[in-house]
Amino acid sequence: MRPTLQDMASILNLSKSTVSRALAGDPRVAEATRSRVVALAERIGYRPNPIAQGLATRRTNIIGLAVPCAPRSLSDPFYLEFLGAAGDTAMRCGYSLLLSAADGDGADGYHPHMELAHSARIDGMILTEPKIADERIEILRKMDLPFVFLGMAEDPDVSWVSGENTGGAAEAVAHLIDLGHKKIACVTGPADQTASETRFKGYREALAEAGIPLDLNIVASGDFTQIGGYQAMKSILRHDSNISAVFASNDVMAFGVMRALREAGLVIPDDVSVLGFDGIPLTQYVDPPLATVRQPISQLGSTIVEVLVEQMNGKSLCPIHRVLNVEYRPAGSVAPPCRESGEASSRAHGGI
Amino acid sequence: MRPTLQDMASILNLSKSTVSRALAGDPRVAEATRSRVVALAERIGYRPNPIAQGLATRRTNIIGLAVPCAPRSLSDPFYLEFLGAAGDTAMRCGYSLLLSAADGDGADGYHPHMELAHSARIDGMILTEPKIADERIEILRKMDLPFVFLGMAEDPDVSWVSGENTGGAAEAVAHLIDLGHKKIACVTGPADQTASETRFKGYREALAEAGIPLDLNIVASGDFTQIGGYQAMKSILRHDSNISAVFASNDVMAFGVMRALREAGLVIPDDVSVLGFDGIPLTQYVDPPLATVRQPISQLGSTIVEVLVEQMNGKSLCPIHRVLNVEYRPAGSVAPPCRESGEASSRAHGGI
DNA sequence: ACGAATAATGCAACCGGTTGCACTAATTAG
DNA sequence: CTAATTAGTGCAACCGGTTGCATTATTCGT
Repeated sequence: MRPTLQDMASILNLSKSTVSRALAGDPRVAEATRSRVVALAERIGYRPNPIAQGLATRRTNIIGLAVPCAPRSLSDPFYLEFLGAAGDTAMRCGYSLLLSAADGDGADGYHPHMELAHSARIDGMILTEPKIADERIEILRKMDLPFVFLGMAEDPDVSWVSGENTGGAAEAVAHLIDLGHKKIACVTGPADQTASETRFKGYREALAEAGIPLDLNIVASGDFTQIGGYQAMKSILRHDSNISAVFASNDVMAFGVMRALREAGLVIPDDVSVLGFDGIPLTQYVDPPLATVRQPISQLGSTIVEVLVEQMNGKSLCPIHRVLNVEYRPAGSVAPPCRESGEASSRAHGGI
Repeated sequence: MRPTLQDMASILNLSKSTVSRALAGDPRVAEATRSRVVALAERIGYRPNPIAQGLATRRTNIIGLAVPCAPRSLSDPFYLEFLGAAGDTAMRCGYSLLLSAADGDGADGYHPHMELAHSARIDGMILTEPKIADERIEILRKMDLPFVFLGMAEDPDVSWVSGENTGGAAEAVAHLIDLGHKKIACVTGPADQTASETRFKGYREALAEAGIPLDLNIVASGDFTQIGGYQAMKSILRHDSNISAVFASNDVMAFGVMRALREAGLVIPDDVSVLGFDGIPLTQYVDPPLATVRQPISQLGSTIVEVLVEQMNGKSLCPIHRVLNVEYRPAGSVAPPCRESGEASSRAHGGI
């Protein structure tokens, strides 16, 4: 049986309280006593039971992490890297990550992640994929559990950490325009997520800046998965195959886009340039390497934990918003439009 | 304040014990009483405090998950998918996943994951990347915490779940041989991991079967990361660029291998065929698509949780070993050797 | 030298559940 | 009709810590 505080107390002829205080570094216990306690703890390998501590202090030192729901789920490398960094930082701050992986996207009013929130097992929560009008906010607020979103939330009173979506997207799309592209398709994320909206906004701004009218025929929405990107691209090609570039709202969808283009007989970047968003490591390994807007993924993970910890400790009353810089990274998947748009080659494969 | 058991008891003029039993479905409480209790719980939104339950029952309904340590960390999509499935199944079994992300690989005798194990916060543990002589086994056994490895462990008394590494690798490499390849390089994982060993064994078996002698000059070990695969391939090419195929022990390293080959001016699969292992989704999206041995990743995740749950409940005394079938999946990255091995093209770039 | 301030420790009540055992009332057997 | 069951509930002791307050032993000021 693992030793308890009481065991220690008995051995040392002290009371539980004194032992507890000695271990906690309470200045009221004599230095001599403390060292005896610490020495014994060391010797018999005493470690406080976090469950008991949790019950007494009402703090668990656990952070809940709501991972994205299906279909995106955890299949996006972006989240792995994010999760790794978050876990690392959490540990450094003395917390562990408890994850809530669950099906159901709350469309039915039932939010699986809220189960975790209600459990009284966590001190705070990290949420991903904020929706435009996210019902979870109200629920969380009611039980005053500190929480932080990964991605911008509309409600000004909630804390969040996000990459510079709009600016990053605008910069990248502007680069396409500078190269001479005029007909740039866009594969967005689900309409109800703020990340989709903000990146799409960057796309629109860049077009507007250049005086190019927005053409909704070459805009389609995916679900941030490869399949989703693939299907969205297919659908765009069905309407109008005369495009010279595509901006996908995340890298994973861009991979799907590349596949769809190839199946249509188009060569990247000769016929069509492709641009992603996120900067996951694999963008450098596909052929051609995918131009993308690199988010500081690990830093997003660390920062979000730090912000949450701040909220939990400081009882910081005001919400914290942190925007991290992103960096446009050109690569082989982007090139100037060669022929007068893809007309020729698209016609060559028109029979498909 | 959230309602407690005592609150419920006071309202209903019952004792805590009766309320507790009613909620737990103890047959000793009268049906009428039970429904009153349940109705009230429903009405005021009572939910038992899992921390208190944990203290009383010594069960937390939490499974610890030791994610791979740096450098591999969580950057491998394989783990994301695995994690998603494990989390899902855990939830279905009434458990949550607590993850231990930590640096340090135990080389210094300090195993970060064991911190979690010692914490008394978890009922069981899932471990990844078993080492050939894994010190963690002894530690875990001492505190008799149920645990299961993802990947074969040598000790016959520990439970594990794994894909059919040796057979899968052998089948895939045999396919290369059937196509006419004779000089097949191998990029293995870290030497101290069983997964590396078992896959490498499959490679050796296939060679032996075909009467091809093992040439250690074209074998190098990586660390299961892209960079690692890239460097390993570089180093092989420095020794001997006259190979016609490469087997990488996982897909992520295979991506690094592909990059190294390209930088050496070699075309895949014309000059060199490349073969991976794991079957992560991205293999289908790179160009050319990567031939690989598909592991049932999600199923590995579910199965490992199920096995662990079994161990935790049934107190199943005997260890459980489960091997899941893998499936060789040919793809564009593999083709018959065209020219008499890559001699020509390698010479063309000999100056590098 | 004596009362007051200070230092060190102990007592006991929590935190919110679970559970063995005792207890009362109602039912059944003989 | 009484004794033995059985059904339904309550008491109180846990689980292993934390913490406000009381208590005792020291040291200090004057």
